[in-house]
Amino acid sequence: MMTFAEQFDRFAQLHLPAHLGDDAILRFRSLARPVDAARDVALGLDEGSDHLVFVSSGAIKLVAHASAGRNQVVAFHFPDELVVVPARAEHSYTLSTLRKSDLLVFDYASFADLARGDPAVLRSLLDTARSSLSRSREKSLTLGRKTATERLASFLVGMAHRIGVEREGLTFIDLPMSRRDIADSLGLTIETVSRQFTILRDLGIVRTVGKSGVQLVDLRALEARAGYLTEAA
Amino acid sequence: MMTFAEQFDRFAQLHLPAHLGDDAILRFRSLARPVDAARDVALGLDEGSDHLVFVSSGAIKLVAHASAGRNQVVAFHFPDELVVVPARAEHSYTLSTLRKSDLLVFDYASFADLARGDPAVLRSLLDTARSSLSRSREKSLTLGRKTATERLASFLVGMAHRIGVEREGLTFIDLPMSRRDIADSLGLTIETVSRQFTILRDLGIVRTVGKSGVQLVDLRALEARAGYLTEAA
DNA sequence: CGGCCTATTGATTAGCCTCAACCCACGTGG
DNA sequence: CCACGTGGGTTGAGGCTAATCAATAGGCCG
Repeated sequence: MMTFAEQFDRFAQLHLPAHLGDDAILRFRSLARPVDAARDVALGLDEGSDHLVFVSSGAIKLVAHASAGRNQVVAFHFPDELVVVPARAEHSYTLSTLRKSDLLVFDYASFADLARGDPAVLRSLLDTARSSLSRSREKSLTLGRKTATERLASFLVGMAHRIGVEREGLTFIDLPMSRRDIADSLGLTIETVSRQFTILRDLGIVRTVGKSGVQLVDLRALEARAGYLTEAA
Repeated sequence: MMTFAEQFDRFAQLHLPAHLGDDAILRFRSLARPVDAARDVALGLDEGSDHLVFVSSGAIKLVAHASAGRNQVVAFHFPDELVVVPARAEHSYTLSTLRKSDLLVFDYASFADLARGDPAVLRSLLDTARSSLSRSREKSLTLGRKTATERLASFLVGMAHRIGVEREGLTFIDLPMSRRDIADSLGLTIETVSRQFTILRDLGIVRTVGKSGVQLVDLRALEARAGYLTEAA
């Protein structure tokens, strides 16, 4: 549990330019609504407008909903990251916590209006949007054209970059999301995800530790199975 | 074939703020590189840096490449739209024309640097990125969780909004892309796309006219088959 | 009118999903 | 301290959707 001051300072340090005056910072600060949510909670955001959410601690998922109860995890986000949460469109979106999290919630329109006074803030927001766009496009390729094994391999490589830690020379990942979340992110079922874990484990490429731990024994082999384009065009 | 002046004026009108001074406009103008490409041409963009591409006329596709020659169409774009084309990352991207097109190509970094002087330009860029992000997230849901029929129905509804024209009270679409492009956009094969067209045709929901024409006879029925979430959460 | 490329249709196969049972880690309470 | 219960995860058998392989039809160009 972080204090609001700690959270906002961290946010300002990462997403607001250093040169910003005290009064400008205070205005942004007044827009921030702190949300301290337990594990596995859906945030009740107003679906009528866009939001910006800063992850101070914990981990979250952004989920899109289709008919018949089908869900697609559109993005996972981790501490220090800023997320653009869209209003309801053809489909509706839900933001949920994967574990106990401290968040700062902004109304997008207000934030953007305030940012109009400083190009650097907009530039930073634009960078956030662009990196989300890149990840989303990568996900399209994964969902549209990759096999189940490739999807899990791509997922693990991505998570290794984002939340992996070095341990005894190997990368270790403590996955905050359940098999269901992984399945909903990769467009598969939990059974298929489980089977792919078994395959990678039997090949000696990864080792699983409990329910959430994954040790990447052979990162090269994992990348080779991720379906990346190897040669230059 | 549009002149450079016509193209840039159109671009400026849509994506640059009205209040911009003449000298600032000239600086943006000096960054624009006109490209007049025939049908089905891959633009040779430097893969080492990001680009912005404005579509003056024609139609284009942004394609992501995986191993084994598998392609995923990540986005289609039409006249008056601005596209963010990323540098090579885990996968490489290609921008290709669907038909004869007039384009303006900008180096992203130069453009963004110049935009630093005017928040309104950045705001406009941010809006562009956000709408691309929204469409990409919708695509993730389609690719991850929808059946073949739902994918084609969603695709047709989307195209109706973007390039459909009213004709005799019905929406008519002249699709600039081939069945292969549609398949690569929906994560299916051309045969499956073709079969889904046959199904929708036999149901009396759409009528096909030649290879590229589609008449939406029953838009409601099409939307009902698109897998949208109907009730509010 | 002829040739070519794209689209459609058909038969079979493969990969993932569905349904079902079992296992295991963890938390609880006797 | 251990028996039990619970929920997530794994494993197995069979079915179904879309892919693959193959052949035909049809629009569009010269």
